[in-house]
Amino acid sequence: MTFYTTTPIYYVNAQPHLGHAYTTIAADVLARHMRQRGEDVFFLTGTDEHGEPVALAAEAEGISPKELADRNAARFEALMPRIEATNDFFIRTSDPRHVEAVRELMQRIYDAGHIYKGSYEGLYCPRCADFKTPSEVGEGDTCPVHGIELAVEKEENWFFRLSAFQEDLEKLFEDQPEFVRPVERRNEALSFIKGGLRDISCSRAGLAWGVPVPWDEEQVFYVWFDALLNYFTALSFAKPGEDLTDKYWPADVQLVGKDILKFHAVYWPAILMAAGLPVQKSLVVHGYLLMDGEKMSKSLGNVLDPFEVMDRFGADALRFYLLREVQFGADGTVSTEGFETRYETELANDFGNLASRTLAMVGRWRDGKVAATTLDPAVGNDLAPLADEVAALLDKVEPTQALEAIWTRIRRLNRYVEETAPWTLAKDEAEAERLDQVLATLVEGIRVVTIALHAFMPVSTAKLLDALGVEDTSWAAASWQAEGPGGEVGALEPLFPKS
RNA sequence: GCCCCGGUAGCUCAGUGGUUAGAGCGACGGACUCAUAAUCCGGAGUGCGCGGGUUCGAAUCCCGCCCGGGGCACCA
Repeated sequence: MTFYTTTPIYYVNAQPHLGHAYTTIAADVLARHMRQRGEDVFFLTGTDEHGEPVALAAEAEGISPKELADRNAARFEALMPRIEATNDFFIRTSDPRHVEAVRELMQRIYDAGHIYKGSYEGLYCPRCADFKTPSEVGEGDTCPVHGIELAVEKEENWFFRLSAFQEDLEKLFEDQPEFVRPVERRNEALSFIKGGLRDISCSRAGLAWGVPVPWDEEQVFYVWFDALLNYFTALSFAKPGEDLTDKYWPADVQLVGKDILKFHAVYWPAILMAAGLPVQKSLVVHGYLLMDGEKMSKSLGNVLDPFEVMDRFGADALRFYLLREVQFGADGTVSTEGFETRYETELANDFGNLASRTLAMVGRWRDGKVAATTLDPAVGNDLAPLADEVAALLDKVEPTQALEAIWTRIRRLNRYVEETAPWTLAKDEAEAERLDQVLATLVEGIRVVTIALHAFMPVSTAKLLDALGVEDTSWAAASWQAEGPGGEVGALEPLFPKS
């Protein structure tokens, strides 16, 4: 089976921040997990580079839009290895291959009769060379960028017949109740559709930084059309010499933040329908990361800096924290205090220390050898369902619940240590076999939770698995007693050191 | 104004008809010593926003209200 997942492509007019890391990390966890399960995975991310804001920013700096895009795209591309993202390709919409593919697809939609010439009327800024939406316009009908007064202008441009897809979209949402998740976002998109769809303009005149309309080279496509199509076009050129489109399209899970719901839940499926292509299988919408209950913003100075966190604690800790702390799909609060608490209590104390104490005991009393003995069913009963539970939760894109399921088991293992008190068993020769069993059970328990955690925290789990002498990180190996009993474990530095 | 989601222990949240409503964090008391002064146990702490209703029985269903957040189109 194949599994294709995407993040939004990030607009190059901004610096990479926590929000970008968040979506990408979630997608990466899915991608890594599905690879563990043996799926043929394709994971796409990239940058959105066309449009007026980039053109304006470049102009302000006295460089070309392409130069600006090159510089800023590099920052996003550099983010990926930093957060341990294993994207299979990084698409840039300024890529000529993408541009060409967009032209072909839009031509197809045009030929099918879904695009017509119309006129757009609105407040126009001649300096921006673009229309302003009511929400963008400043006081007294002024341009928020240039501060000049705006006049109502008409522009001839091309319109996409969105209204023609009203019924098909409603049917899509009815036939596939889980097309958009979580349910409140589905409702929101559906009510938007049911409210009556109007056609939208899909081209802009007077803007050069974009994909030229093939049948009207004076115009470029509205940047959202160009951007949305990336999920499809990338497949045609991501792998040199091979077109992956048929293999991976339609995408299985497209992840987006709630701010771009409408584009992905309404426009994008309609565009695909217009092009005669299958619609993506699902759209999963996450919320905002808030700090002090407010949306993060640099001006408020309340940003949890992902780079600072990673410098001090590593990418794994950031990945864990974001997915653990905030119920995926809902808005949630993040903070440096919250991070430190999770890091110390859950990563260092619960998980890291469980590994340390277990390996130390095996080292001290058994010279690192794990006996090939029967495991304790008391723990086995609790750990055995874990792999299926986690897989089912990640199928539903519920990483927060998956982590909770794993942590319940980590706590179980710590409790088991107290219940059995291996240090007491170690003092009594008659309890030698029991001690073997307890230690072997603990090692197996740790192996199972660590493989389950591998997609979330690839770096630290790899260290631990190495110390455990475990090589197979496939999902099949995440089952209780998937591997034969016995083995040898090595030493381990604290996985999550406390400062 | 209309629509959607939420309002459960000090904090963050789980729980969507049925035993004395749960978890984690925090706080208090205790146990233990293998471990990154980690871990484990215990009691305490709420009767589930408010008011009605349905039901043998509701946090869980229905109605109304209050509070918070979001959406109601061409901002990426």
